[in-house]
Amino acid sequence: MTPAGKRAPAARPATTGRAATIQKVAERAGVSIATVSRAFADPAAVSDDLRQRVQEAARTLHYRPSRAARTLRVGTSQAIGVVIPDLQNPFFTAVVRGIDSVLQAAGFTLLLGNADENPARELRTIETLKAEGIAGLIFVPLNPARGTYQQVLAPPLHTVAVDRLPTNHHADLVTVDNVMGARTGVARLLSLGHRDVALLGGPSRHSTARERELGYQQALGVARLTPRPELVVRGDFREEGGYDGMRALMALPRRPTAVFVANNLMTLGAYRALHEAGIRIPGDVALVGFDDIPWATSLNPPLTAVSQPAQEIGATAADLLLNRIAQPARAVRHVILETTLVVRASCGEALRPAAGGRSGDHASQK
Amino acid sequence: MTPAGKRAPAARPATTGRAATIQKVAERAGVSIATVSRAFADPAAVSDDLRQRVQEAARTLHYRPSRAARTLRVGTSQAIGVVIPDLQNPFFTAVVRGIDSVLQAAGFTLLLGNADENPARELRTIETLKAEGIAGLIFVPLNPARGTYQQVLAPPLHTVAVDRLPTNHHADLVTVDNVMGARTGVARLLSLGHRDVALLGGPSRHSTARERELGYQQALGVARLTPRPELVVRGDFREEGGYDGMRALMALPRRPTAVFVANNLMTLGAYRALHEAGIRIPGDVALVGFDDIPWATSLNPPLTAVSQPAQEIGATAADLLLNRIAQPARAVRHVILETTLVVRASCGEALRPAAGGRSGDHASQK
DNA sequence: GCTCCTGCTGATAACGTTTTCAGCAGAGGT
DNA sequence: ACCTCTGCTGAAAACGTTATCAGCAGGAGC
Repeated sequence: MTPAGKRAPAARPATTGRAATIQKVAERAGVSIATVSRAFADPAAVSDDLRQRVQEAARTLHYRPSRAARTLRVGTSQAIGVVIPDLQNPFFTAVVRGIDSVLQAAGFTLLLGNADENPARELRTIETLKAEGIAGLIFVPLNPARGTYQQVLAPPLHTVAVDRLPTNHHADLVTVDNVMGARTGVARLLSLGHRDVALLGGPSRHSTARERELGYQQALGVARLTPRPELVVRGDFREEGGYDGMRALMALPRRPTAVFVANNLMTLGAYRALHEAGIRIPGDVALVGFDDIPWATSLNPPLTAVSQPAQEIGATAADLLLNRIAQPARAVRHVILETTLVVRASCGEALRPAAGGRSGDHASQK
Repeated sequence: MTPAGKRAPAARPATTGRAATIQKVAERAGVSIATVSRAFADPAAVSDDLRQRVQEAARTLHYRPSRAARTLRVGTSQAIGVVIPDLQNPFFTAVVRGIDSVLQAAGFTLLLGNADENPARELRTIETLKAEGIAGLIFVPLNPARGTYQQVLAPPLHTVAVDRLPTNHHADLVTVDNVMGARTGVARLLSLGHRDVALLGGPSRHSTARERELGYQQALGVARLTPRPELVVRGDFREEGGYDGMRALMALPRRPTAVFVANNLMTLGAYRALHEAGIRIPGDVALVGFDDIPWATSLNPPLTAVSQPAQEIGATAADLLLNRIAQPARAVRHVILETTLVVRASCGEALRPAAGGRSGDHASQK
């Protein structure tokens, strides 16, 4: 009944040893705990003899150093926080997978936070991760209206932004060349003979949306085409936005013959809108999307897409972060990766055989 | 140059205060640290006056208790480990999202591990999470050939399995009624008049694959149909498996007129195979899949699917785990959720108007 | 008026690491 | 023979919590 009486040794299942501590390992190896610690952290600092005894003892006891104790002592954990806007967007999960692969190799743990497209939740999540003592943060910024990351991402915390430029926050950054990516995608449609090419763009608070729109304009410019403003529709980068946007475009008196869609979810919405309306791809409307989709080949027709190296983006971000943790003072870096145009059926063939013959050099035409 | 000489107070940016400790809060509030701790852990145990002073001090100092210190002292952290086989499978990410939502509400953190369909990596990941001091583990078991979860999931750790029955491990479990789900899916095809219904099944080491196959057989049995063994093809639950399996089925001398596909990724592969071969859905082959897909409506035609409440599955698993952490001794539970048949175009209409008229009661026919 | 509770409070010992510091042995130089 | 230096080692102090224990005031009961 006394509160101290709970220590009955027999009550504990014998097979399930309590997690071994450094103390026990030290006893078994006949050394001090300092030596055990050193044997793990800096093997060269301890003599061969003792190191082997320690390793042996650690192995038989199934010793794993307590992360919590280490974190408390050192002040920073071996965990990296990752916050993304949408756990169900295949692009972001591919990025996370890339991050995970390098973190796992480096012995780090991944703490995942899902902002769920909600700015308040994004901040709260980051706060929680900070309390967990993360060694650094990788995040895809949500960039809310009054986007002030100043306080929550203050200097002692190392951060790497991914995909988008965070507003009011200067840090390492990994993106792709969105301008060039969009430009090649649109150029492809133009080279096939299309002249009325529409853009299904994204919200301008995201650098990706702005840059892809710029790429679209540039491609038109190179082809000496004057942009028709009504052919630019901006959605929210979500499936519904793509659906609505495509319907708006199809309702136009003078319909575009091709559409460039600025992100993956919107592309899916665009497909849905076209299928519902019975509009044939690419027969009636040719389609190119930004962001490849894992099952793009299961769509009908398979999607022609500007593909981002999503996993590599994640891996690069993780490398960048680990690198900065190692040397906090190094200059801020912005790594820009290249996109690839993956040509499948949705962009169609050249419109007219005649036009197709000189499609390669349309840009030089007056 | 001396190693101890690095403590220059001026070098630290003044605006960015070091994370406030319980000590500082205690000083500012003029109380002991014990009182501060109590004010947070058990507000009723401290007088109104002091509690307010503590809260005020904590607020102005932006105090957040150190998770690491708490973990070390208490022995278990406020983090839950989650290990899934494939970070890019939308079903699993939906589950994780459900988990995340209840964990976040309960003040827990989510440590994510990606097993990447690799059993060795699954075990390693779990070990890492354990070292992190997780309060519990939610996982979708990979069930390797010699599936011995015995050691790594030993009793002091609370575990909840999701989606599949883990081999050689008894723990709380959340699944759907796979038998009934598959049965209704197949019954739908039968009710439309199909008689040669094939199954694109999964690897039998997974309970889901076995149960869905059983549901398929039951549906045939109810309809008084004798199964044709060559109409059952088993894949690996991945896209490629669905593609290969569907090609094999289509190469059959007597082709099935309908196919039930046992998981989401295989369904996508099946679509690809059919599109490539120019086989019309549902004109030539009607399709029903297990697992809805977020963009099922963007497929052509939209997919008829046995939908699992993925987010709810995750949320239930998290509830179960938190509940067990609160009372470790309670009996093991197996929660079975229901599936819903979401009818879209891929299963087609009734084959012949005549047969369609009595489609509802085919099960009662002799 | 004494004792016995009851309600709050503070001092303090853990928790399991890492890191500093000092010590000690042996090698090498004078 | 003495000092110095170098390479390993152990003792011990932190890190920021939580939980135990004792103390102290004030009210109730005799």
